[in-house]
This record gives sequence, C-alpha cells and structure tokens, in this order.
Amino acid sequence: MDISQLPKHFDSKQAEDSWDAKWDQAGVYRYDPSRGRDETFVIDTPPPTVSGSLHVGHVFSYTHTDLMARFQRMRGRNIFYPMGWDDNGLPTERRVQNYFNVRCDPTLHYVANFDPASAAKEKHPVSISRANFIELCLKLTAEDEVVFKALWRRIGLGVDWAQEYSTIDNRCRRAAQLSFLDLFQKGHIYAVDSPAMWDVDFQTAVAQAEVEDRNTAGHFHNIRFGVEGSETTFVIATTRPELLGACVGVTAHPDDPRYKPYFGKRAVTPVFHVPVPIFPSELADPEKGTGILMVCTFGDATDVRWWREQSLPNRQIIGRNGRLIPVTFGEPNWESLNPEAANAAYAQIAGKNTKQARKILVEQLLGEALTDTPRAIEHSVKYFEKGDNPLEFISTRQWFVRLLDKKEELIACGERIQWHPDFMRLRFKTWTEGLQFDWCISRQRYFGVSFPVWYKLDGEGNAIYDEPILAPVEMLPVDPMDTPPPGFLEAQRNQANGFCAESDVFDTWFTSSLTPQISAGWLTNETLFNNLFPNDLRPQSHEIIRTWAFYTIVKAWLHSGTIPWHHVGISGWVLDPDRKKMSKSKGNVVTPMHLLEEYGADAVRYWSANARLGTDTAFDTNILKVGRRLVTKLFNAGKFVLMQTADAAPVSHPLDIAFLTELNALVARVTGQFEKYEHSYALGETEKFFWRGLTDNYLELVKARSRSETDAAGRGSAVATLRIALNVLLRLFAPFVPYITEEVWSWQFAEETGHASIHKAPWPEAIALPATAEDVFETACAALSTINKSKSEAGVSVGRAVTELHLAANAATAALFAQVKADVLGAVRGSDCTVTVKDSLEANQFEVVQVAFETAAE
RNA sequence: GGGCGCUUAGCUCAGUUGGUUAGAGCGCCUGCCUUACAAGCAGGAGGUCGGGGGAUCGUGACCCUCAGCGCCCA
Repeated sequence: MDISQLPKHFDSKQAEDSWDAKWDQAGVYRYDPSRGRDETFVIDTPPPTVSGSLHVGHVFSYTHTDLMARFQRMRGRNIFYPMGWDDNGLPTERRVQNYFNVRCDPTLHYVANFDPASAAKEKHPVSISRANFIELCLKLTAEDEVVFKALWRRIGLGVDWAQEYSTIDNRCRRAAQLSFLDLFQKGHIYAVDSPAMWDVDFQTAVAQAEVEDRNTAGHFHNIRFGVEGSETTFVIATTRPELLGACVGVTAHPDDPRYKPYFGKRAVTPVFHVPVPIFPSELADPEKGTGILMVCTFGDATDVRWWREQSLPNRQIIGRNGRLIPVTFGEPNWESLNPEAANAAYAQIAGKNTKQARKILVEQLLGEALTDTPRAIEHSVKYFEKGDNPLEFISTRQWFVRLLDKKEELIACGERIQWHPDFMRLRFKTWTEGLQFDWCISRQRYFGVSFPVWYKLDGEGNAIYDEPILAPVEMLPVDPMDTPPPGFLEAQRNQANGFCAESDVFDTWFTSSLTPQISAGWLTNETLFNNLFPNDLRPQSHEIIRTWAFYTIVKAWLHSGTIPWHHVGISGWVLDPDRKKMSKSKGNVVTPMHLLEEYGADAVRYWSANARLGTDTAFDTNILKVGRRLVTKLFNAGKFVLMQTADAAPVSHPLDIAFLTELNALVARVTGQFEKYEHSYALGETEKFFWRGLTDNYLELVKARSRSETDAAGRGSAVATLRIALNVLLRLFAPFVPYITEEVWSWQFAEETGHASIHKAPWPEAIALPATAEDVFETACAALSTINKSKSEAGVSVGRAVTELHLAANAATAALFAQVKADVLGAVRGSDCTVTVKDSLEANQFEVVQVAFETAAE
C-alpha cells in the first residue's frame, strides 16, 4: 500500500462498514469453547429492553463494557461476550398497545391471521386474545431488535453474535421455569393468599424493588371516634378517610398517657358505627397527627403488619380495579352497631374510585365527626415505578421467593463481589438490609414467561391451590395455558375434576436474574457452564442495583451457593447539558445514530471512555469533537511514521532510548489502570503521551534524522523507534478507538506481525532496550520549546531557519543537551548552537542568550 | 429522617498514601501554510480549589460545621 497517497482525512463511515464486516467474517469476537476457565473472560451483558427508547446512555455504558472486553482479548483472554434482548414485560405490552391500538382481553379466543393494520383505523383500542396479543409483542420486539443490533455493530461492540438470546425465547423460558422448579424443590418458593402491593391500573401485583416513594400532596383528616359504652371520644388523624369502612382497629403508642386508658376497650367508628379494638403498639408515633390512628384493610404496610400481629379481621373494600367493592354491614365479618345507617352511607361510595370515595366520605363526616378542616400535607406514598396511582395492599394469591430470612447471606455475597466504583457496594447493602417483603414473582400480565404450574379442580370446579401440579423438567418450556398437565386431556381444562392453568406470568426479573446461567448453558451443558460460571464481569447502571444486580445475586446464591460474577462495573448516567436526567417526558433525550454519522463511532466511543465508572456525565459535544480530532491525528501520525524508511538498525540513539523508556512506563501505568477498571485514566494517559510526547515532540525531534543521508545508524534507530512507538500506541488505543487503530494497523503492522487484526494482537508489554539512558528526552523537549517560544515571540514561523543560537543552561542540563543537540537543531532548523553554563538555572531550564532567524524569503 | 456521591479556570473534568509556583481539553487572545495533520502547529491570558472553623511544619486533599446539586434508602 502506498501510504503517501492516502487522503488527509479518515473516512470513518466507510471504515466502520468495512471493518464490521471483516471482523465478523474473521470471527474476531468468537468465543472458543475449547479453552479453559482461566483463559476466559466472561461478560454478563445487560440485555437491553428493546421496546425502550435508544439513547446515548446505551452507547455510553455498553462502550464501557466493550473497552474491558477488548483489553482482556488483547491480553490473550478468550472472551465470552453475549448479547441478549429483554423483550418481555410491561414496557413491551404498553408499546404494543399504543403501536397497534389494541388491548389484551384474555377471555377472547385466538383469531388466526389477525391483521394489526385493521386495528389502527379504529377510534378505540381493539380487544384481542392473549395469544394474538403475544403474537404482536413478538412481532414488534423482533423489529426493534434489528434496530438495536445495527447500533451495537456500528458502535463497534465486540459481541459474539453467535451468543444471542432473548428473554422470551425458548431457552430463556426453559431456564426461568427450571429456576422455578429448583427453587420450589429447595423450599424457597411459596404461594399465599395475603395482602400484596397491587397496581390498580395495570392490575397486577408488584415487588418491593419496583416500588418507589413519591412525595405526594394529601390531607390529614381529624376524625372523632367514640369509645364503646361511654360518652368518651378521641380524635384520630388519617390521610385516607375513604378507608374508614375498612377500619378494623385503633392503636397508639403504649406509653402515650393520652390514650393509655383506652387500651383493651373498643372504639366505635363514625358513619359505619363499627366497634373495633384499641390496642397499644410501639409502631405508633405519638408525634404524628394526633398520636392515635386507625388500622384499616389495608392503608399501608404497617396496617398489614397489625392485621397479622393482632389477628384483626380482613375487611377489604378496595377492589382490584381500585374501586370500592360492595359490602353489607351487619353480615358476618362486617359488624356494625347500626347496619342500616352504615349501609346507607356505604351505598354512596360503592363503585367509586378512592379519590371520589374520599370526597364523598369527607362530606358525610362534615358536621359530625370531622373535627376541623383537613390539613394539607406532603407525605411519601408508594407507587409502582411505572404507575400513576398509589399502590394498594390487596389480598390476592401470589407466588413469592422467600428472602427475608437470607439477608445476611446475601449481604455477604455482596461483600465477596468487587464493585467498581467500590461505593456502589453500599447501594446493594442498604437495599438488602431494608428488604421488607419476600420477592413477589407472579404478575397478572400476558407477555411473560408462564409458571409451569396447573391446579386440579375439585368436583365443584374450584382450584385446589394447595396441591399445584408442577411440570416435569422434560416438558419445559411449557405454557400451561395451551398444554395440559401430564395425565390430563385438553378437554378437561377448566372442567370439574379436571384442571386449570396458572395464568400468571413471572416477574420479568425472575428471568433476567438468570442471565449468567442462561448464557452459560445452565443445566444443559455442564462443561460450558463450568467454563463460564460464575462470570467475570457484570456491567450495569446504578438504578437497577436493587433489581437486576440484587436478584441475580439471589439466584446464584439459591441455585448454586455462589456469587454470580467477580466484578460489577457500574456506569453512570448521561445527563443533559444542564445536568438533568434524560427522559422522554422531559424531551431532552439525545439519540445516538446522528452522532455516529456526524462524529464517527470512534469519537462517540472516545466520549464514552472519557467518563469514569460510576460517574454521571453531562452530554457535551465538545468531547465528541476532541475524539474526532484524535482519530484524524492517529490517521496522519500513522501515515507519517510509516512513510519514514531506513535500513534495519537497532535502537541506539540516547534520545530514542529515553523516549522508549517513557513509553515503557506508560504501558505499565495504562495496563494497571485497565486492570483496576479505570479506563478513563488509561485513555487520558495514552492520549497525552501520543499527542504531546510522540507527535508534538519526539516526532519533530527525529524528523531530520529519520531522513538523514549521512547517519545510517541514527536514521535506523529513529525509524525503528517511531515504528515501535506507533505500534505500541495503536494497541493501547485499540480498545477505545477500534476502527482507526485497525485501519492504521492494517497498512503494515498486520502483515509484519502476523496479527491480522489489532484486536487479536497482544497487549503491549515493556520493550527490551539496549541500555538505560539519561532523561535526555525531557531535555530535548525543553530546548525545543524554548526555541519555539522565541520564534513565536518574534512572530516568525516555526519553520523558519535559525541562523544564530546561543543558549544557557546549568551544567547537568548542558551535558544532557549535548547528546540531543543535533536532533534539536534539526527540529528548529538551526545549524549550530552555543551553550553557556549558568548554574542558577533549574534542571531542563533553558534561557535564550542570543537568537537570530533567517529573513523571510521574498 | 438516615446514607452515598459531588461542588477546582467561562465550559467539561483530572488532581490516587497530605509535600515546590493547582493541571488538561474545549473556549478565548496573539502569532504561524511547517513536505503527516489548518480537523494542524507555536505561544499566552484566565483559579482567594462552595462558605466558615479546626488538626498539621505544611493540604484542594484530613476532621467538624454550614450551604447548594444529584442519587440511594426510609
């Protein structure tokens, strides 16, 4: 290849397409199953939610992972780097609903050849069967995956695409169901009909990990209760008066003198005239409200606890859809001293949602038991992270993984994992310590992995929940909705004495918490599993430590008694230029494709690599520009170095030895930084050495010598040094900017070294040098800089020849300068130089005594 | 309410066990077509290191405290 004929700028778009294809063809990223665990580096890649929006945050964090993959590959490790797609779950359901204008109605039957286009025209969403709905989910996620994959390839992720999976494919469904069976057999799973957190809009149970506290405006209502058999009254404070009809008790702190006399007696609620026990509880806060409060079915988690501890009745009045269900006072479990009045009052709120019911109830209380105007407050209320209405605690039958008895063990797992940065360990610990509920794994949704479970029906058609039929392993994956359990015929479905399917699906985290096992061939390929599990690195972002990291640690511990990976690398967020979190609702999301077009993949990667792990980064196009400049500089420096030719000669010149000594030190530092997951330092140091050390200084210093017609040894030494430096620096840069480094590498080094791709070339190590040298490189740079400065001050071009030069330096520096004088003169275009010793000057400090430049050519 | 992180040049950020005169890039100013690169090169200006207190011979760095920003947990 004739390097001198190369253009001035690198065509990144063209190079990206061509190298992506070549790498794929050459199998550069292919995992080799024949190599052992010690030689292998296993990455537990986050499967992106394909129905989510693509933004620069994706590129950012996935690049961080890719840097480590490339570094480890060059260190000779066999890289296992899969890619999954997380496609099941609510985000996809919502996207499908909006995209096709449909709703799932599980009571409907499957319609063959349903045309989604027909739904789009309808004014209201079209109801379709569960099977049709799932079909559309699969169709849309398949399309979304194509877009994601194109982006990953463009950004240059060194993923082994042979290891692709999606969390709804058969492999993952089988793994999730196996996980269920294993945990069930080990006694970690139970199903129970009890109060669980419930989203009234999505109409599904949710787990603690998906719940967030939101500061919400509300009102404290002071409501007067009576004491049974007396004229005494007291005032409770509540933010949820609509639950008055569900009141099952009253409590205050045991030491509160105001309420001590009432303990053991019964209170009587206003409006519904229900007598309820008054009991002491340490959990009641005397400072909050009036210090005495009503216990309902169920206002919050504490109500649930009181309900259990005090064996209070269950008087659920909030239905699954968030509306008040009809109840009749006076009937069993619904005691009232005045059922007629109670039922009349309740009739007005039955069927209303909580907001409406609250308003009506406040009106009913007015003038009677409401002692003063409701007081506006702001308090924290639990919401489903994807929900718009507060969560309710509703008694339903749900499946759980028992965790509360394993906090200590799980925290210990967290301690055995190396977190990058280390303080992220605390997020895991705090979360685990604060667990209040076992993991609710059942969801009343459609697009998810089924429970491999059926129930026998008794003679009356009621499910016998205590004796679930579990699918045998050979049947997995199985959808009990379309396959009967062993020993039953499909005709017996939903028939008395027949069977019914568990219609719930798993929490999506139940599946995605198995990514290390899924990609490692858990329970299907023992050799592979032993070679890949536990994994080496889990990369992820910090907001899902409590979900993805936590549940993955849970699964590895419960299934294997191990940690799932040795390292967790936490990427920060990309913030908008005003340091606000990017979100669709704020409209400040930056999408990546146009950045790749404008700046090139290497520049986008450079921007990503500039950020340390764990640190949030404001989006800044300046960094992209700097990245693009670096790419151009590498292109041009590569051209220059490879254009210099000489007869083969060893590195012998003191300047060259000194320069390579510094390069050796750089390699050691950068390697150490990579090992510590500090890629941004590795990049910064490499970049600084390349730009300042090589191109601005060393290269200028040896330009003349590398073309010398008289000094063959010096020329050979210079050219050899240039090529070594370029070769090493390209490899140090390769993880960061894989395209330009591969391009330059391909010009000569690929053939010369026998490593066709730089990404499979060995990571640099210290170069053996013929001798140690004094630090003449620093001296040469200082002299060059001093002379350049005088040119700059004189306003003459750096290229102008120096006709007269007289410098001063201390004795030591002057002696060092003598070794590099010829190179410095070559760089500044001087013919000769006198140096006066002046010991007041510091090391490597030069003073210009006298200088003259040639007059400008006419 | 508890915890974690952050606050350093106009901007984005380094500053790792305390040690000369606090750094980089971008931006800005001045100059320069120099046989790899003007997407470049040479040079320059710009900071009471969020405020206050303390420990120390000495700290931007350690301790206390206050303020602001972000996040985690309750």
